[in-house]
Amino acid sequence: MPSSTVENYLKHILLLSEGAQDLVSMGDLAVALAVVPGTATTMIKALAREGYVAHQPRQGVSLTPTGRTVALSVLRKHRLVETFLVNVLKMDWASVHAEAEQLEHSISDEVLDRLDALLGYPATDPHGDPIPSRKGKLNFQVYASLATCALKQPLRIVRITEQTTEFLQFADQNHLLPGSTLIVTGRNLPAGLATIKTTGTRALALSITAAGKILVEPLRR
Amino acid sequence: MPSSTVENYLKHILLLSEGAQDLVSMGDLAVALAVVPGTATTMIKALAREGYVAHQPRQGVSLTPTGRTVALSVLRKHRLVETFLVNVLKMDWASVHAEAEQLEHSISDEVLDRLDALLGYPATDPHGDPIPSRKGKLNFQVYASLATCALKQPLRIVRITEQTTEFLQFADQNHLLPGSTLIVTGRNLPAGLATIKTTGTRALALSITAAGKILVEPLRR
DNA sequence: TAAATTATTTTGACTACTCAAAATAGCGCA
DNA sequence: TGCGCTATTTTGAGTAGTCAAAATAATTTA
Ligand SMILES: [Mn+2]
Ligand SMILES: [Mn+2]
Ligand SMILES: [Mn+2]
Ligand SMILES: [Mn+2]
Repeated sequence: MPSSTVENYLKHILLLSEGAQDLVSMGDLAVALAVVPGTATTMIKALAREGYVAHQPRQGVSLTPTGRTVALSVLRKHRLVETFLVNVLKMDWASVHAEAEQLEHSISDEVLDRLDALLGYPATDPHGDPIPSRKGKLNFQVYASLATCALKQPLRIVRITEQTTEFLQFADQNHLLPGSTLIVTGRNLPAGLATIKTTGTRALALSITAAGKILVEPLRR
Repeated sequence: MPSSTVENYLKHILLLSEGAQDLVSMGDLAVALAVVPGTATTMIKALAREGYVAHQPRQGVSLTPTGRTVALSVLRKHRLVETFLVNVLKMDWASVHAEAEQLEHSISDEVLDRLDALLGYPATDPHGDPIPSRKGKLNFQVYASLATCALKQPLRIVRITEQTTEFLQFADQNHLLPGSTLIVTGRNLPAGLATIKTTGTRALALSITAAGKILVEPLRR
């Protein structure tokens, strides 16, 4: 069985390669795991020897099928646990990430299946992040963000791609939750600002960077 | 924060000193933790240096107030988690011990409080083991067992003091659960046997050793 | 094309935990 | 009083994971 350290390495390689290039740099990985770069290099060489990753020296690292399976299982646990904490225990959605970061390593598949059933087999966690299926299928969908979508169009928030407590609290306070509807009233690229309006007639300014973390889909019908 | 290894050492010292002498031997501790005796000695010396235990060389080890606080908190997590797994997730009571053994180290106090509320602040876990209070009070009660109680008296099972899957499955199959009522019809000490009868008119023979693991109280009124 | 900057890897060292096997202490018993 | 058994402790060694700092490779800049 992989240790929780190994599980964290594999999960973060998966997250960092999501959507982007499939070679993850040692630098990015080290930042994500809060270790120095030399530690990441050493660890990746060990993981390569054990068959979890492929290492292109000086280029980056990618998951093998085995490593990907482990990573998806950990991610599934993480997101189902977050959903449980919010939906059943009514915890603050901004604080559940840290809890899940621990619990993802000590929950058995048996417990996870029962949790899944209790929650009604959810497709996404409270932040809109897709939950990998038991078979390891990750429903990766490309959405526009508030930084890239069309202006003056009714939108629905589908996902917040940032786990920090501060950002999630900010989003919560301004009713920027998955399911909320809004329009982007304008953008000022030189100033790096986007202005939006939630259905409750609230106007709000956001940096383009922050806007890029809020994913939306056009509101049909 | 103590590591999960440290938490396990402290918890097992608490369990081994329950009721019995307050000096736990290295041998007993090593068996409980599945390590060789030398490892236990080394570890205990480290725990003593950190103020969790008092070590009387060649005599045994006992918890300091600090160590006891940690141990009680871990035990509380263990037993509340077991209760959650059985009462909410409907898991088999014989298999939850192993799960709780892991989860007890990764559940935060915040989550635990909410679990406690969800469960209705239970006083005991599914095996009848008392759950330490949040303040760290462990309701230790001395009960008779099927090996020591009076014969031909109506009894109620209050606790099963053994965590192995096999024993718990056996108890389950024979309706020997906390809350069940029965009488001890006889004992044959030389043969090492006790015979009992459950209210469903079931007769059953048990070794005295096994009988000693089932704690009972006289059925009042 | 050479120098400078940046990212990665290597080296040496440290902590936490563990085991195997040898040394020692504390008995009970003759 | 001394012998032998048993439990405990010590010693030496190994694994997993980490950091600081030096070495190296790759890329950018001049
Ligand atoms: Mn984690
Ligand atoms: Mn999430
Ligand atoms: Mn444990
Ligand atoms: Mn129990």
